Amino acid sequence: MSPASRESGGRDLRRNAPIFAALGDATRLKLLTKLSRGSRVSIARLTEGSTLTRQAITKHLRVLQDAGLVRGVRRGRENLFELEPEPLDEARRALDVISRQWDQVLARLKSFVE
Amino acid sequence: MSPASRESGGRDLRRNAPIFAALGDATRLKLLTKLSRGSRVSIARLTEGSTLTRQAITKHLRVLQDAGLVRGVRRGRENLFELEPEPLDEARRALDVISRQWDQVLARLKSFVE
DNA sequence: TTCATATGCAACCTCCTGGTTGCACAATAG
DNA sequence: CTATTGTGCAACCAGGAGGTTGCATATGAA
Repeated sequence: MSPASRESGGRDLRRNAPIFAALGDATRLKLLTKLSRGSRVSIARLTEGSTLTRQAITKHLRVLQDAGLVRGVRRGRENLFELEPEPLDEARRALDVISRQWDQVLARLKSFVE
Repeated sequence: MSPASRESGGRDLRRNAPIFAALGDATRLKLLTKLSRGSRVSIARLTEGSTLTRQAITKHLRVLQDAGLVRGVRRGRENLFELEPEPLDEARRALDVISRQWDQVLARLKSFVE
């Protein structure tokens, strides 16, 4: 068994806190869905249609980037952002860890009741 | 198709922001793993072994409860907390939505390169 | 060159979050 | 009854998050 999963199972889950925190904002989720269409999008275009300032959007993108969910590549005068697949998969796996234990608990409970 | 999934796919994702926000804290993730063992645990016992105050733990539990991830039931003088399975599953499904689109994008990209 | 576009940086503001302390109160234990 | 245990509530505090504005700068277009 790997060291991470041996130690009470909580450590590798706790590692994902920054990712979840980055996901815990409606504006940022909106940005992610815009980016999930696949093309690289500039900050200006990501700001279009939002009530927020370009600077606000920039800050949100920074948060997403620090969490590793997104990456910005420079092209000419614009900064194009694209999704970064791996961390999200990891977060999903982390949720799997809890809900799997959860399921076991429920199954145990159910068999106890029946 | 449901109304939620029809509207640009982003709305039902954005609904999960509070859940992700609740998950975005190391202390709360630790609490969740403690609770994922299945038994109902009192605030006092959840506080044991932590460097934080009971009040701090209480506040975190409140956040988890407001996000619907946890539920407190009163027994005598103590407040026992237990997990609430459904919202977490929903959050996981929400992540699935992004990463599935993501995968499609990557697949498209790959087939384009090859 | 000259103008417009896309961004970056920094200062500033307000409000929420995470944490503490102190006190009051209900429920058990002896 | 009295002491102890488990909570709840409120006030308070420091720091960070989200947002704005103003200005500087690089690139592209004409």
